[in-house]
Amino acid sequence: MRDKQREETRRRIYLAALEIFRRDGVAQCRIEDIAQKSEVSRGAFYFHFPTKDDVLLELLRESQKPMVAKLLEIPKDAPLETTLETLSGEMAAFWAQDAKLLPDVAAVALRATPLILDREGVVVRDVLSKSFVAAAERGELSDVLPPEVLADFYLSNSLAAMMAWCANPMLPLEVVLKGVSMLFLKGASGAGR
Amino acid sequence: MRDKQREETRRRIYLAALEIFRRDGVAQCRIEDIAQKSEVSRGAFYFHFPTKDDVLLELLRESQKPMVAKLLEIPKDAPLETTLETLSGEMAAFWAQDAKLLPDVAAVALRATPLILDREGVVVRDVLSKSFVAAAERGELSDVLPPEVLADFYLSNSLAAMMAWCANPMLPLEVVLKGVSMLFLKGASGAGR
DNA sequence: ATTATCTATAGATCTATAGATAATGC
DNA sequence: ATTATCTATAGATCTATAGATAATGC
Repeated sequence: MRDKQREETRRRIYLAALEIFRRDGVAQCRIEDIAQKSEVSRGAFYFHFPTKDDVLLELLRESQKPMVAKLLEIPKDAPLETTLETLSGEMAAFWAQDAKLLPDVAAVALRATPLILDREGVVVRDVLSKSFVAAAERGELSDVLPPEVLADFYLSNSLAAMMAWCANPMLPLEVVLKGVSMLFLKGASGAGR
Repeated sequence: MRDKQREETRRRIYLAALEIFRRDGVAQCRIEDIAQKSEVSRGAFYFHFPTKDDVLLELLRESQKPMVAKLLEIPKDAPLETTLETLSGEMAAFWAQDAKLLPDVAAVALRATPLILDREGVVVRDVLSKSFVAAAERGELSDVLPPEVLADFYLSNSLAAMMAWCANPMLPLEVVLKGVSMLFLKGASGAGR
């Protein structure tokens, strides 16, 4: 009962915060406006989210749900290319809709220590890491770097590419992400250098 | 005379800010401490630097001076690999010394619209872009993307890799950056896919 | 006289925390 | 009775700006 109430309030604050972030920008907006929109005191905001970045981390976690779902549908023995194509497509579909928040979320994601934190449930980084390990065992990847490290590089590259796209969106986001994936795959593919 | 005085004050504030940033962290530190250390009022800080990020952008510009100098020494017709090796070496030499500030500077750099802004003088992005164009003309690069875009991707990747390194510095920074460069070069090299 | 540089400070916003309320555990 | 959730608010810090000072331009 108390848990339910807490989660309800937390969710209300979360959604209100995203609206205000989109309207005023993350750095510029006032906590007071978020509190007012979600009908709680400023203190309640800080109770649920110590900083604005914690709201962005929650969005980062939410964004991964559809990606993880799609990734888990892929057969274990599919080539890595399939995995990266799928992930790029989902990532582009999600973030092209919410480009205003992308730079802030990507910046937070790049700084979060295990790249992407998990509050609960599975996270893209973990699923992708397994795909990379499997691909390495099949000889699809160069062995100059461990597959888990390559997976992290791939995610970092994608985030950096999305930030660059925000500043200068000449092509559709999906095209950019798939392009980056293909460059990466070619660079990291079997029989190292 | 007035110009000289202004630059002197600006420089004093800049150096004091970096010291305080390193001591307390960029987000956590107080402007008051920077002002006190540089013996000016808080207002003077804001006169020279509208935000803390502007100090970081100045550091970003400073960091590029030795890199640009080295890059300009390279013969125009040297293979792109030479250029990337040199840049990685210089970048690693600079940032391995100042790892505490790296995540904040990299985050600012990734968000700065033309990736890296110039207040005056030449900037790594411009020099590198020219090297990529020359390499493309020699057929060293894939033509799936314009060479200027590839140059930006390369820089973004390097920044992202440096941020990842900060979180988990298992290898020397130079090794990581050169590894990323080699992966990139292999992925982006001639006769595209 | 005008303008750039800097100080001083009012008002806005945030951070930290004491206390109220209501659910939970015993 | 204890604890989690939330409110109210004091004190800290920041942002915006009016004004002081001294260099510059005419």
